[in-house]
Amino acid sequence: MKSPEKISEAVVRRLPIYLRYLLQLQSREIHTVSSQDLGTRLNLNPAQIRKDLAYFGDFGRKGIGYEVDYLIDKIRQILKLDRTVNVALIGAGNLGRALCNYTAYQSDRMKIVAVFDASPAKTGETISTLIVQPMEELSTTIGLKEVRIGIIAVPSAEAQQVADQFVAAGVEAILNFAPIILKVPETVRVHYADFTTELLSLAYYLE
Amino acid sequence: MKSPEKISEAVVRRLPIYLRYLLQLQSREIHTVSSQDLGTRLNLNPAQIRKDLAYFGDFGRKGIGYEVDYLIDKIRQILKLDRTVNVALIGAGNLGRALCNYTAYQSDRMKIVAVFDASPAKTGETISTLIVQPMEELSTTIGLKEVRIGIIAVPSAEAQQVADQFVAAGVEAILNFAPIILKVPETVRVHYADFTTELLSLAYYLE
DNA sequence: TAGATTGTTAATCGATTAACAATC
DNA sequence: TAGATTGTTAATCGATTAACAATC
Repeated sequence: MKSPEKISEAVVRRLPIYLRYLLQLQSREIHTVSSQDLGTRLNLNPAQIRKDLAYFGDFGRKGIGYEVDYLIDKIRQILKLDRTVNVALIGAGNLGRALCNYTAYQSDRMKIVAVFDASPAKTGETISTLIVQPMEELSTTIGLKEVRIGIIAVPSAEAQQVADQFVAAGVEAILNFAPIILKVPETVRVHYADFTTELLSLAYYLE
Repeated sequence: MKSPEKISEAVVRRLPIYLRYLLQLQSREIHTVSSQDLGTRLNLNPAQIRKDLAYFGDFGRKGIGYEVDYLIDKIRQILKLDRTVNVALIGAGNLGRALCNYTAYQSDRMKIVAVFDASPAKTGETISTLIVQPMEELSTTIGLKEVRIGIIAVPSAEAQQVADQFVAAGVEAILNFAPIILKVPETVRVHYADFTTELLSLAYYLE
C-alpha cells in the first residue's frame, strides 16, 4: 500500500461499493475483473476506478485486470476491515431492528454487538441475538466489548444527547440516521444516513 | 423563479436540508435568517447557500437576510412539494415499517399511500394506517392513487425485479434501499439510500 | 448615516475523464 | 506478435469559496 497523500472522501466512499461487487463476483467464482467491467456494472468511469485503486498500490496487471480475491483482501485492508469492527446501536425501534438484522447476515466484518434504548418498555427485548440494554449500561458495555463505532437510530430530538454519550464512552466514529447535524469533537468522525434528503430531492426531478 | 440553466445535483440535494432547518425555525417563531446563520448551523459556506438560492430567484433582502416563511414556500415550490406527492413502498419488513412511521409524522408533503409485500404472511397486516397489499395489486393501486414515487425496501436479490414492476406501473422516480445499482429507463430517476456504504467507509477513518 | 447582508463575479480548488506509454 | 488493460499524466470540467458593489 502506497499511502502518503490525502485520499478524498469521494474515493473512500467508493471503496465499499467496489468491495461489495467484488464479493458478488467471488461468490460466482469469477476470478478476474477489469476496470471496464467494474465501470459498466457500477455506473462509474473505468479511469476513475483505476485511479481510485492506484492511490493505494498497484493491484492490477496490465493486459489482464484485477484478481478478485486479491483485490478484496486489499480493499478490506484499506478499510481496516481485515479484522471485525464492533458496533453499538442506540434505538431499538423499527429502524434499529432493520439494521441489526441486516448486519446479521450481510455484515462485512462490521458487527453490531450491543443495542441500547432509553425506554424501559424496550429494554430486555431480544433483537436477533442481542438483548436491548438500558442506557445506563452504555459506557461499561462499550468499554467491555471494544466498540469503536456507534449508530444513532433515535428521533432527532434525542440524537445530540445520545451522540454525547457515545463520545463520552469513547467511540471513534458515528453513523447518524437522525436528520440533524451533530456537534462532536473533531476527533470523532460522523457520517449521515439521511434518507429524507434523498426522498425529498427526488421530487425535484418529477417531470 | 429564474430557472433556465441546469441545476447541479449537489444543489438540489441541499434544498431539503435548508427546508428542514427553516421549518424548525418557523416552529420556533423565528421570522428571519441570514446565510451566515444557516451556514453555521448546517456546516455550509454562506456564499454557497446564497448561490444555491440565487439559482432560483432573489429570495433574500440585502442587509436583512431571508424571510423564513417566504423561503419555505419558495423551496417547496422548487422541489414541487407545494402539493402532496404520493409514494408507494415495497417491502413490509422492519425497514419498511420504519419508513412508514417516519413519513407518517415527519412528512413534508411526501406521503406513503400504499405498501406492498410479496410474502402472503405479510399481506393483510397493518402498518400505521395502511394495509399491506399483495404485489398483484401494485399496478392498479399505483394508477388509482396517483403514486409518482416508489420506495424499494426489499432484499438485494429482489430489488431489480421490483424496480421493473414500479417502472411498468408508471412511477417517475425510485428511492432504492437495496445496495445494488438498478437498471431503469433514463426517464426514471433513481436515488440510492445506501447506509452500508456509509457504515463501511467509516471504518477507514478509525484512528 | 453606519452596519449588515444579499446577489454575483472572479479566483480557487478539487474531482473526473481522456489519452497513452508500458507491459502482460 | 496482436490485443487487452493497467497506471499515470495532462486536460477538462464542475463545484466551492472569496471578495465586493449594491442596497436595505
